[in-house]
Amino acid sequence: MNVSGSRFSQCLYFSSNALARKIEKLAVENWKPVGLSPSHGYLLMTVIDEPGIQPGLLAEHLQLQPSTITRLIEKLEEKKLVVRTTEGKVTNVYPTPKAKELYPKMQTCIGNFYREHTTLMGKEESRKIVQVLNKAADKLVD
Amino acid sequence: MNVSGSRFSQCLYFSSNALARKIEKLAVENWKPVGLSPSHGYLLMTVIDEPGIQPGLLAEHLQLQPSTITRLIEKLEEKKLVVRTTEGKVTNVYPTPKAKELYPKMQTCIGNFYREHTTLMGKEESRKIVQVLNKAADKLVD
DNA sequence: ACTTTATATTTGTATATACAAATAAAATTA
DNA sequence: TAATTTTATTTGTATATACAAATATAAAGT
Repeated sequence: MNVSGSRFSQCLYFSSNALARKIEKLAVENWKPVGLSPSHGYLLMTVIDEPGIQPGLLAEHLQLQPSTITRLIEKLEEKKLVVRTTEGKVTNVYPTPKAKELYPKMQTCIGNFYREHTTLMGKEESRKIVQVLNKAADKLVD
Repeated sequence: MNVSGSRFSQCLYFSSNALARKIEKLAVENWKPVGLSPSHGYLLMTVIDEPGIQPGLLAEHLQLQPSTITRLIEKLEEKKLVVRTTEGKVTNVYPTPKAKELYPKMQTCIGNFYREHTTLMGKEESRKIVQVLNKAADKLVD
């Protein structure tokens, strides 16, 4: 049974979650070559692009709670991909050389993911979906 | 910062997850009056509508893994809202009278949730979003 | 200067969800 | 009918995510 066939297909909660899970799966698959989950990957790329970025800003970029960011950073620290320095109430996150080496591979992951979902759904359709999703999310309160 | 403002707003993984989390939040809020999470609620309503339904079918209806269904049922069993009977390899799930009493309240939760998100996003827009989400999900493999 | 309030981050705890393996029964095949 | 394969469900374990409370610092107000 596909999503449209479900008795809940007209429910926004159901549809958005079902889609997100499917896309998550696709993304996870594509990120396996670097041994990171998509969220760890996107966080790490952000840290590489903005060395010294603070957890609070990462939370905004990734639209996740600060506590979730802390947890993601902990994992990346264990893997020696980032380091944290804390001064006062401010924490800065920096990429390690090992992380920087990984950057091209991560770009490939994103590229492959993009290629896969556009192949499945069509390039134009994919673009439209993202637009609709963003528009909807912007209207919902935080 | 809203979703569109994020550096990842053009990424399908990011957008679909961000939207799903926001909608989840709204749904959780609206389901609080009955003391259930949305997924428990939808599962329970399905069991009431189809008494004796098997976990495998529930998994299809809700587009969740069978193991997840087992876990959801366990919770509802603890709360004395469903009972399970197993014969051979087949399990049947039945609602308790307590669950049936809750049905109107659950309908109200769904109604309120619907009212809230259509108020925020517009009725026509909401309908369109659901349609786009389903269409996209159907194109992604399971 | 002292007190209060606001901000940034982390911790403790709880959640839903999934995968892979285990179990057990039924269906099929030889 | 015995052996094999398929099907239904559960269990063990791991994950990302969140909320609420705790911590600690900085900023603002008096």
